[in-house]
Amino acid sequence: MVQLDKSLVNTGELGRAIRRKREELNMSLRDVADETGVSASTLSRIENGTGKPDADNIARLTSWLNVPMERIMGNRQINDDEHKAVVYFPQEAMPDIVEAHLRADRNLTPDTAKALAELFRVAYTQFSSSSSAEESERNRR
Amino acid sequence: MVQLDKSLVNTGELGRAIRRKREELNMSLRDVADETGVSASTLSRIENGTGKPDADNIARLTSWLNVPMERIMGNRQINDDEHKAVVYFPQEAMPDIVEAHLRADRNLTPDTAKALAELFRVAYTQFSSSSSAEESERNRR
DNA sequence: GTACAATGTCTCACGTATGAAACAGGCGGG
DNA sequence: CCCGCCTGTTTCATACGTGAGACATTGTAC
Repeated sequence: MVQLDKSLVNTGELGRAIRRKREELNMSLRDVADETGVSASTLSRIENGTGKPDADNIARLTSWLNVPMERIMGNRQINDDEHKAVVYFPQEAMPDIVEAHLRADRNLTPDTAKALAELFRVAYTQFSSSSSAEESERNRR
Repeated sequence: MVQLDKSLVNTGELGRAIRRKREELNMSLRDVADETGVSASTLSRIENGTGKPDADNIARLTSWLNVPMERIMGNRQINDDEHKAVVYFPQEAMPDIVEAHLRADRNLTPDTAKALAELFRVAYTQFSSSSSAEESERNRR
C-alpha cells in the first residue's frame, strides 16, 4: 500500500520561483537573505527543494515574490455555500454578497473594496429595478 | 532595545476563528481533527494560541475555514501596479479591472467569478451611460 | 602562482511543532 | 454511587526546520 505524500507545501514550485527571480535580478543568495530575512542556508535548501520551509519563511518569500500563498500551499478546492448562493440565486442579497466578497479579497485595499461595493450596489439596484419587468435579454446596444 | 516579535503567523486570529466555527457547528476537537487531518492535541494548542502551527496545518485549517491564508500569515502590502490602477482612475476600464480582480480571487470558483464579472459589466455600462449625462443621484425606488 | 573575495552547499547544535497517549473533568444512565 | 463515554488539555519522545558558521569551488587581481 502506497502512502502518498500528504505535504501541502509545494516546495518545488516555490524553490523554482525563487531561483528564477533571484537569477533574473542577478542577486546572490545572501542578497536575497538580507532582503527577505530568510537565511542563505535556508534559501539554498528551499531553492533545491529539500525539506519544507516553515510558515514564517513561506510568508516572507511569497511576499518577496509577490505571489499569492495559495499558489504555494495546498490546492484547496473551495466548496463554500456562500459562493453557491451567489451562483444559484443571487437575486435580492446580491449587493451584500458582492460586498462581502470584496471585503474578503485581501488583494484589495479596504477603500477600494468599499468603493467597488458601493458602486456595484448603486448600479445593481438600478439594473434590477429596470430589468425586473422587462426582458432578461436586454444587453448591448 | 526591545526586540519586537517577528512572527508572521497570526495565531490568535486563527485560533479564534477555528474555535468560533467549531462551536458554531457543535463539533468536538476530535471531529475537526478527523475532518482536517490535524490532531486534536495540536488543534487545542492552536485554539489557545500556544506556539505557531506549521505550514501544512495552516493550509489545512485555512482551507477548512475557507479563509484566505493572507489573513492568517503575514500582512503583506501588495504593491502591484494593477491594484494602483484601480484605486487611482477606474473610470473607463472599470469592468475589465473588476473582472481581473474577480478572476484573481481564489475564493471564487471560475464560474462564480465569471458570472459576477458579467453581471457587473452589464450593470455598470447601464449605470455609467445613464448617469453620464444626468445627475449622479438618480436612484428611484 | 598566490592572495583574496564571493558564491552555493553542507554540518551541527538548538529550538520547537507534532501526534499518540495519558490525564482530569463533566454528564448522564443504571 | 459508579460506571462508561465524551470532552478539552497536557505530557512525552520524536522529527525536523532553522541560522551561524565551516566548507569547497570559482573567478579576479596582482
